[in-house]
Amino acid sequence: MNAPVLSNIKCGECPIRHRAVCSRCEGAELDILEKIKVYRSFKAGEQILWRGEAMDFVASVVSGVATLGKTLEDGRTQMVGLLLPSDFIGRPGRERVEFDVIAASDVTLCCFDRKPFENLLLVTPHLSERLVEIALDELDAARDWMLLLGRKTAREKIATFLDMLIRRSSLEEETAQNDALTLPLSREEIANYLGLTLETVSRQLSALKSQGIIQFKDRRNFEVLNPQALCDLSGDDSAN
Amino acid sequence: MNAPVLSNIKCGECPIRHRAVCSRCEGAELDILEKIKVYRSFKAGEQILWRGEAMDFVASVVSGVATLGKTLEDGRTQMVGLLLPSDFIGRPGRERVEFDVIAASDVTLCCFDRKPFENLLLVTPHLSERLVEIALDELDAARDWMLLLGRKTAREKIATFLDMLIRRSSLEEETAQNDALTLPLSREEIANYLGLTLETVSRQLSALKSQGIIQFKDRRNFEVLNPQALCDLSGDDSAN
DNA sequence: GCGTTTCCTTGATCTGGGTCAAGTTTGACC
DNA sequence: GGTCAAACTTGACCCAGATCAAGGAAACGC
Repeated sequence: MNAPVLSNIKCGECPIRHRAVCSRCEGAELDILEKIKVYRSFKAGEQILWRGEAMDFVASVVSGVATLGKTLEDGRTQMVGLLLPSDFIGRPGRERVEFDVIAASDVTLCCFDRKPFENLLLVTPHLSERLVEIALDELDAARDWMLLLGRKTAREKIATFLDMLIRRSSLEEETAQNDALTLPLSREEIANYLGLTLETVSRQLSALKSQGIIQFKDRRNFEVLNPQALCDLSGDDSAN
Repeated sequence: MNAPVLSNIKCGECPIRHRAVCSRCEGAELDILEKIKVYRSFKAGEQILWRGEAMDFVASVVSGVATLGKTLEDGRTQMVGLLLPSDFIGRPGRERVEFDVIAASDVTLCCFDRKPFENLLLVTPHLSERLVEIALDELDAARDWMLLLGRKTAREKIATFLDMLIRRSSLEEETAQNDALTLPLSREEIANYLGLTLETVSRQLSALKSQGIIQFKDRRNFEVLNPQALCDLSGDDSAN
């Protein structure tokens, strides 16, 4: 896995500073991270990590989207996570990755060699605190996804997915945009994320379109005309 | 199963000492835990925690089986975790539980009030280290379960579940028993765990029975005649 | 521009597992 | 023991979503 090395941005100016694993670090702690970090970029479709492979680095996603996937012996695959900017790849104390990590779009990672990072964790409570938070958030997200995969209908799955995109985007950008969004994944990738086939994904999106709930600008870009309807269709408890 | 009404056992003699959150603690650390712990018992079917409820304690499962469940607004439920002896309930820094916790059998918990436990975590690396490990193990388990829920057939789900019971039991008991096992859950609970209906669970178990792979002693107790076949049917990569 | 490929849509058909509906077994309580 | 309810099994039928199949539209290289 040899990826071109981007020129590093100063941590102080990093777009993901407020949410990434380093968000609690300041001053001297940040200086150390600054010194050991290396940016790496991957082209869309490139595999970042192979399941079972030794993991020599950990990283934060700076830009782009990557997927975590698992595969059965006959080739059926299920995505078990989606990595968006500020999300973290890798686990202290874990030698190997348990899934494939693939760049869904062009991706830039802020990488730390695993060993130095683990040593730093031991003496930097601000770092380990945040990492525990991130792990627990992922666990909560994984459990919500289990409910989706085990019990939701195709319609509810798609609605939940779109609703997630809305929430995530309103978190990221302060700019109150008019609910114009981009699908970060192809139809097939969405299917693998939701436990569906790509045909069903396509049909459900078409159905939402013809119901006037969403409107496509092109294949990837769309607008949500009725966010409330999406939320209602998601099947989740109204209490958020 | 026998429902032990336990008064506090000395930590040194606790059956889950080697795997629970306290497993790395010795001497003075253990003395402190010993002082703040309280055993609580729950009858089979009793609800231990309600989703959204404030969580005033954290706990290790000493004996019995509890389930973590989520429910959609129309009542469909999905189990998102199974708590067996030595498993941990609760999260530092989390005020509320995100799911219902229900005793599937009579359950005994080793409880710690949340606040004192959180304070202890900050000054006891042995405790927080182990807790991070436990959280990451749960995350891995959740992701394996996502693959099961999203992509496996009913047959594969049941085979995976039984295979898991075999592995877990061979971990727990050194006693090389003849693959005699107990289902820790009712048919309906298994269905909620696997994202199936109770009828499908029953049919699949009957099918495995008539194929001579398993044999029932009564509703809950059975013997695995062909563990290899179960493993093959699970759909997972042969590489464990 | 024009072929080629990749991605997506839409239709027709099939099927695994859900739903509905009886029965049967078990076990708890009087 | 007898009664009753809960838990489980089995059968008949149905449907959401998978599978198979045929185009269409955007992107890419030449």
